[in-house]
Amino acid sequence: MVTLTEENYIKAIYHLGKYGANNVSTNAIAKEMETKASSVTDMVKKLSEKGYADYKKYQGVTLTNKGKEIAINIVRKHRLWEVFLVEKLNFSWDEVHEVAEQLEHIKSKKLISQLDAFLEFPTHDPHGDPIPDKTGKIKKIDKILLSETKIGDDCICVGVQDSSSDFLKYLDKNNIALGTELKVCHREPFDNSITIKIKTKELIISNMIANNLFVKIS
Amino acid sequence: MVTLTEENYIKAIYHLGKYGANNVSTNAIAKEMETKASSVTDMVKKLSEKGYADYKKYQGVTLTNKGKEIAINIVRKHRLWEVFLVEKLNFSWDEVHEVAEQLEHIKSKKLISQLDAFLEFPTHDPHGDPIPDKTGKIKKIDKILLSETKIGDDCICVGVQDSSSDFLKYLDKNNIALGTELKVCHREPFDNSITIKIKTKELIISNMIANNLFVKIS
DNA sequence: AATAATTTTTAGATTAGTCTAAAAATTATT
DNA sequence: AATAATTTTTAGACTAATCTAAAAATTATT
Repeated sequence: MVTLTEENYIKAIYHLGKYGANNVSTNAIAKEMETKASSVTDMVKKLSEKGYADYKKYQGVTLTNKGKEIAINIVRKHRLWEVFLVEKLNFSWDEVHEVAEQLEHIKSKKLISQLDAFLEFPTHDPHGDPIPDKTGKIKKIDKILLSETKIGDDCICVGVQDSSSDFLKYLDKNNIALGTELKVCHREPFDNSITIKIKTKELIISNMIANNLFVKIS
Repeated sequence: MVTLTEENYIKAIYHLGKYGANNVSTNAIAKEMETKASSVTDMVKKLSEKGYADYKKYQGVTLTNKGKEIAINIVRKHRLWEVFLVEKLNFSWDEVHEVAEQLEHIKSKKLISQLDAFLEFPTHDPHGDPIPDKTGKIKKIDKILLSETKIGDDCICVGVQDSSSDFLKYLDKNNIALGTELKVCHREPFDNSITIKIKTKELIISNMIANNLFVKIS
């Protein structure tokens, strides 16, 4: 049996380990989970004993295949619930996270497979992140950051890097959603702000925004 | 903050206290929750300190209004989720309970009010039990046990007393569901079994079954 | 009313998860 | 390479919830 707390640690290690193939550090986990390093040490020892992680003192942790499987399943559940909340219960994309954090821990194979079918097997969540299928396979799309585009590129908005409420509300306010088409018109050398055109309307986007918005060149 | 465990105790006290206005005994709670009496004593002390229950040593407990409010809210969530599982995710009525036991603890006002709307404000769950509204009001219907009917009564099936999987599967097998119309034809004095007619088909029902099926005289 | 049976509570221990403060190891800097 | 700074671990304590075993109170039975 995996406890709720263990699940949360496994999820944190998974997310922190996704980029950079190195081991995940104790402090990084502590920061992510808003807890103390000493608590993390205790827990990673336990995860290691239970076979969910590989851990050597002072060397950080990685997930075993068993641990990865659990992590991916939690991610799958989280993202499916987010789709449900937005598509069926009219949540906006900045409201779904904390509820999905709770729902992701519900244990029932049938629940998730039926939910998946009910939602017609979605491949991406409301923030554009891919939903792992029942076997754990994750479809990658070749997205880049808006900040990495070239002048003249025609793009389609496919995801966000940061999904904080403030950022998502900014996008809503400026009528940027997943699927929105935009053209990169100009990059200001001084501050790297970008002028984009959505339909006929021009909009200036700060570098910070452009660094958190994923697009696909179309 | 009410912990998950506290919520489960509050729910148990609520259900045990519903019939019989007396205080709920320590042992009754222990049995219901499959735990030890000593654990119950500790917890009811805590619930009492927190203002959710009234408790005097050796005298059992009752819920305060604050406790009752929490209990009713859990019941509301449990039953709404049951409707969701059956109506939207194609669960059968004997499969919903354990999943709903988990879902009932999810904390989000918006989630429940939106779910309620999505389900079009159902008044009863898949077992015929009433769903409290957002203010906690519970609509009672004048149901009686099938065992209490008179010969010749025309009834409509409106609920079950026991919702164990075995019982619900028995009903499925015999094509008895909520809304099924039936006529009471004969009562056997020896074992109190009852002959009922559904449409044109006669069926003999044991006293034990009749004691667990609620009907409304139509 | 006294004794027996049952129920309930108390006392003390245990487990999961957390914390603080100090010690140990690693990494960075001179 | 030695010292300083940082990171990580250990040791020991705390809380929530549970348990066993024994004591206390209540209820039932003679």
